Amino acid sequence: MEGNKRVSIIDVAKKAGVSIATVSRVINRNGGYSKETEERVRRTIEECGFTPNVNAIGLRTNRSNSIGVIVPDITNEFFARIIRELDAFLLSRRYSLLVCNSNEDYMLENMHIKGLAEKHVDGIIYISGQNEIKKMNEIKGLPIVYIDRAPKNAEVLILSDNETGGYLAGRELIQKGCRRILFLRDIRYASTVRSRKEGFVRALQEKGMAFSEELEMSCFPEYAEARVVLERLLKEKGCFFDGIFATNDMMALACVNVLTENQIKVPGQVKVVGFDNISLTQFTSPQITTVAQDTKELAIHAADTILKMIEDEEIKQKRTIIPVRLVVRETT
Amino acid sequence: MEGNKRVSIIDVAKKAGVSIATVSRVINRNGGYSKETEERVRRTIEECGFTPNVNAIGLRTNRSNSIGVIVPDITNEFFARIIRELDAFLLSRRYSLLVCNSNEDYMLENMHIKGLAEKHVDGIIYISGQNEIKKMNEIKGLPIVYIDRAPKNAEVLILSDNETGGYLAGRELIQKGCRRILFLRDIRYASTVRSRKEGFVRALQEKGMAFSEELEMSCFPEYAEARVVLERLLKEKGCFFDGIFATNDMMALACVNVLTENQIKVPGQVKVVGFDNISLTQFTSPQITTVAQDTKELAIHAADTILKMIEDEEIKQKRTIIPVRLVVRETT
DNA sequence: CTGAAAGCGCTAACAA
DNA sequence: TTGTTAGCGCTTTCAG
Repeated sequence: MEGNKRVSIIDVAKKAGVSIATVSRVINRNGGYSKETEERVRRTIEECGFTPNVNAIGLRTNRSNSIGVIVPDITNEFFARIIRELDAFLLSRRYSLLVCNSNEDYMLENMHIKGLAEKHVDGIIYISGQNEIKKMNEIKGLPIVYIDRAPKNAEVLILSDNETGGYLAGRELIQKGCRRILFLRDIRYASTVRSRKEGFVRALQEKGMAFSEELEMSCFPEYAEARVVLERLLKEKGCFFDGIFATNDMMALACVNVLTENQIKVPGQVKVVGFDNISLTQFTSPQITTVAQDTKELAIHAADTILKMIEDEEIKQKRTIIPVRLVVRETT
Repeated sequence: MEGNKRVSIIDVAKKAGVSIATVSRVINRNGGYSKETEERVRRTIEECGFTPNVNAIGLRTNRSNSIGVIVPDITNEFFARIIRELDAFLLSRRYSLLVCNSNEDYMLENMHIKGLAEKHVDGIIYISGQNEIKKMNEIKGLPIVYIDRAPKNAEVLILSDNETGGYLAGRELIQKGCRRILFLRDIRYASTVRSRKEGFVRALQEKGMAFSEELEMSCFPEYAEARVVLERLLKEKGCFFDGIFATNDMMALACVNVLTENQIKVPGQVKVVGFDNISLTQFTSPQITTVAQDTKELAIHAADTILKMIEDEEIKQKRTIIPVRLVVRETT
């Protein structure tokens, strides 16, 4: 804690023998200075170890060079990957990330939004969350980009091609010989899940197969819940199906494990496809066939879009769909 | 974008018919105002939807109410859990988190540190990273708390009781009948891993068992790498051991899978213990016995400590050790 | 108990 | 090409 005082633009100006305006100009590359002056100022900045005070800049310009990210659960690998990519991309643009974990909790989310507004973030990237966003006073006029889930009143949206994902999953199962495919979905039935079902049904119809209600099951999208559902189904009705499409990988894994424990061979008797391609799917045996969402692309598009909105560029593409791909492994 | 201008303390003061100083006082609960004045000001603040401008506050007070967190890989559940807890705890103290993913990359890490310094964070929580931190100019005087790994020149440190963790793992294996236990460790041999080994060896010695070099293997701590190492070992020397202690869960899982694929029964012939208690360990079959680190405690201590340092309180406990516990599941 | 006013570090309009 | 200067919104002395 010695010589605590930070060096300011004034110190630099004095030391370089110019005015603070000039220093400011070269920092911001605004032009209007000679080559020599620039050289001298830059050297001085270097020597003093000067770094601009973002609070002062923010106060003046109403900008903070930071972006808020709200995510339901950072512990979920899918979301964590998006954050990692956002972080990498935005660092290169000299932005930083204020990360907020909403825990899917409405109150927490609102507190975080307030906090972000107070912190004067330049924009918010909303990774999933509620199905309807209440536009709070605090964030009126603040650029917001939604990823993944699509709240009703969202304006700018980046999502995976869930419909095609469902289709690919269905087609894979059918091609590998399945005729009665169970559809195990997130009980909350968000727009993403609905799209996956649509694609899945399309694949069925393409082969003249009908989708029947009794083949659809739902549960809270977690390992333990999915286990319970499948165990009960097996006990009550036996193994009357030969394929399962689960709307996420944790549920798919639960199915594989329950099946195996019940001496039902995977993929011999029943084939399974998941969704998300979390790394876990490679570490199980058998490894799980799944639909991969392109988290990197999702993140980069979101970051790019929010930056454009911050610069007041017009966003012509309000809704971007990122392609998915099928990753065939050992459960099909 | 209508009526864009944010309401400031001046607006509130005018509307409440007091001076800005008074408004400031009640906001900060600094005392020196009557009950009535306070009441009136509070109501006005409410009515206007006033939120203080943190940039202005930061400029005045040299505080930002934000804390930087540097983490090697947010995609790793162990780190993600810590961030989640930090976020929850710090939100309640009106701090926000600037999250930086270092990717274990030296250059990236330094860029992030610079960014954090410019952003005027009030402190930095350093979750692991290099083994030696170069104190950069930018962060002199900035409170830093290290979690998990212990760089040489770290002053304040929060870590898990890795020694006991290793001991518990060893004892569990021995109690369940193991006599030749393989020690599979992270090849980088950080201080955490060294402690785990020490505890493990202590458990051995307690039972009069010796630790022999040929029982120690190392690799980059990932699923695929661990697989390769164990597969080769099995091919070259056969299954000459009856237990494995792996220094993280991914390696433990790799062992279980390789063993199973080679018709070696787990836990029948070989028992396995991992480290970290990531959620994956419950989703495999057999479920993996492991040593749980208390991420919540780790996070809360770190947050609490950094807050104290920010308040210039003296930190008497420079080095805090958080207890671990053994979670017995199906591989032992 | 309350108010006036200085000033934190910076940008941008205006002058020169 | 460069300098001067008025604030941005807030906290905090100092006076009253």
